[in-house]
Amino acid sequence: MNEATGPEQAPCTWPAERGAAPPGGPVGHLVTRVARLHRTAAGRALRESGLYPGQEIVLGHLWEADGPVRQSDLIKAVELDPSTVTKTLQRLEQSGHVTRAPDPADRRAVLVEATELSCALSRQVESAWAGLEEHALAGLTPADRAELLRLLTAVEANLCDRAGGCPEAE
Amino acid sequence: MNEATGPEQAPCTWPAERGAAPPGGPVGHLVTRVARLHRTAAGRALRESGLYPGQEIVLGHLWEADGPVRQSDLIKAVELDPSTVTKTLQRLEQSGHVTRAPDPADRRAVLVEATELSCALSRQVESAWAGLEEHALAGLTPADRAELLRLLTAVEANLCDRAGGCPEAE
DNA sequence: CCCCATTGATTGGCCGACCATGCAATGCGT
DNA sequence: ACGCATTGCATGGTCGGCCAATCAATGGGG
Repeated sequence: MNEATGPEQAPCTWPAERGAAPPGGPVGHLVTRVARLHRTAAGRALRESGLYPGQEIVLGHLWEADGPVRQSDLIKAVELDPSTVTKTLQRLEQSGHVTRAPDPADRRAVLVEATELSCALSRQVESAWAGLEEHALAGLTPADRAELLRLLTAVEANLCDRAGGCPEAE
Repeated sequence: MNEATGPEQAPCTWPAERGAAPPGGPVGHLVTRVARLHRTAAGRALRESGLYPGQEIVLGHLWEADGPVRQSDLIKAVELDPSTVTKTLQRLEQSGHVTRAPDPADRRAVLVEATELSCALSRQVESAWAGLEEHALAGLTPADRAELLRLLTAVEANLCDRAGGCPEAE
């Protein structure tokens, strides 16, 4: 077998100075965890509409800008990796929620548009989303919610400039 | 009105009563976005240690409970899907960060242990995490951070009881 | 006019997460 | 002692994300 370095155990033998800090920075894990829970909950809610979590964001943008949208604009709007958007759109097209056509004015561009089928879902999705939001924020006062928004926005901004690939438009 | 897969037609023709609410509830998307940014940043930070985001959480638990851990306990601790943990551990084992052995006391159980290789990484990972945490929370006062923690915890609790699969002791 | 950098999008590969399913070992109840 | 529910993990499949590399079209500079 592998005796790697030690016969058995004697794992880490910590500096032993710690003990208070649980596992890693709390906020990082927490936000990850909350996001996961939220996504799962969204998945359940969207399931009844035949959608998967992640697709609502794309569809949401298409619903808003009601009309054909250049895929590149969509990518900038949702701030996701281009390949992610491509795949999502392929799925959405396959499930009939979206149509895609080449842009006659620029043959490498693709124009995306929400179908009526997806529009029928829009109210359902919206209400599901609102319900989820309400549930997630239950028990929080309006002031709490504003605070949460403010703090998360601040964190977002902080993380953004590290990644360097954020809106940071104007 | 149902030309379904019609030519190009008018897309959604919203009730037009909206207009203020951007796309969906703000907090949901925000938290998703923050989590994504955080994960990406963590990925960059961990890359230098040869780890992928998600693995640090598992390793963190193994480092803490220094010694063999039953996989089922690990699963409860990280609160992830068993299959996710299995796959993560397989990767970690393959990369030499973890060893797995059947539990002699219960032959269906698996005992997991961090290797010394991973221990060498622990400080690196820890400091990377701390740095990331600090960066994410830059500009926030201690009071802000406490608030953020409190609010996120509340949201977590709210989402938990919807999913129904949370700790919620009994 | 032609070459080349830029932009737009796709492909392939990888990992993390979930669900549903399957299977082996355990342990409880009768 | 036997049978059956439970527990513990693994597999297969799907989706969402990222990165790296690729191809097609555009457009600017020489």
